Amino acid sequence: MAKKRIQNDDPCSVARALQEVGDWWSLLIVRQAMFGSRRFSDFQQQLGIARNILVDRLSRLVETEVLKKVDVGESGRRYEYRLTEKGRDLFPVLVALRQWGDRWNPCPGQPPLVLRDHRSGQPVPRVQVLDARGRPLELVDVYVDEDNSQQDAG
Amino acid sequence: MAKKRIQNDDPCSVARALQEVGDWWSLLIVRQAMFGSRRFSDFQQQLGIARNILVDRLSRLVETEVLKKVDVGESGRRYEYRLTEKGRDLFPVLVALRQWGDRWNPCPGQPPLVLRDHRSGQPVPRVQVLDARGRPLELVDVYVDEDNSQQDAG
DNA sequence: TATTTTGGTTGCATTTTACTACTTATTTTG
DNA sequence: CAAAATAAGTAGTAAAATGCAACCAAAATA
Repeated sequence: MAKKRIQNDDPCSVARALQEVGDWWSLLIVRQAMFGSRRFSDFQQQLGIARNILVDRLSRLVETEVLKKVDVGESGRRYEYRLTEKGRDLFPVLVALRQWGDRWNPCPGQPPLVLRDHRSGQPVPRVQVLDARGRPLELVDVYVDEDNSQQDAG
Repeated sequence: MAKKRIQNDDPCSVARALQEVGDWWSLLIVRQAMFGSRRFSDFQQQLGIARNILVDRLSRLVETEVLKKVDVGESGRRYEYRLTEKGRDLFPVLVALRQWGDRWNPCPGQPPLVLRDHRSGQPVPRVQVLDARGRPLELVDVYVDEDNSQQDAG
């Protein structure tokens, strides 16, 4: 019995998130979609993924509404897979992951692909967890509020 | 031939990051470690993961220096798996993932576990990608600088 | 000393993944 | 318009990952 995908009722949202995009390929597909890929064959060639696996991943991403399958082409049979808002909302996750990869596993040969913003042309700074006033938070600064009651600022 | 873990030279740092933590269990183990789990049996019970798989994942996370295996206990055979700096640095990734899960896959029954910071007691705001001046960036605002030359701000 | 806990290991059944070849419908080209 | 090429899958098979349960030895505990 491989993979426990079944537990969609895990109380932890990290687990539920990983259920949808927690396998090796899904986030790479989303990344590729963010880079502009839309067609089945684009994904297939750029990722070097097996076709049957790609079919499975794409349809699962469509099911979970990370992507939507759009029928382009005059009489059916040309499709595009486009990011939904839910899919685009993975942007901070992927940027954070990219930065982590760049920091801790730089590619031996070449310099990392730098993400820049169009307005300023400057590199995108590291994604941080900030508090309500914009101050950086580390792991030790936070806790999980189990009972989740409303609280005033201290 | 399952899983293409082999390509550690993928030029994309997202792919390299996913090689280390891109499977279903690894990020959950890191999450659990962030919640305070340290012992083999803690992880095993809390995650409900098979023991042989846990052995494999833990040793791989140790290899990639996301965790370190510390010998506690007087004469060997009591161990703790603790986050390294590299592991703790996954904090933004996990927070972003958690928030994504909360937003798009709220758990039907109960309210989400809220992350708060010790100082203010307030919920941790959503993780965002910001530009150098602290303005939020969306997916459409950024591009990948392939040739990666130095540039002035525009 | 006897028992329990910890941190595994081993064997086997099931599920995923990968690779390759094949298929059908739709464009594109000649 | 016919032929070739492309797009988007299917299908079959082999290899690998996963899950489960049973087993094991060292250390801690009673």
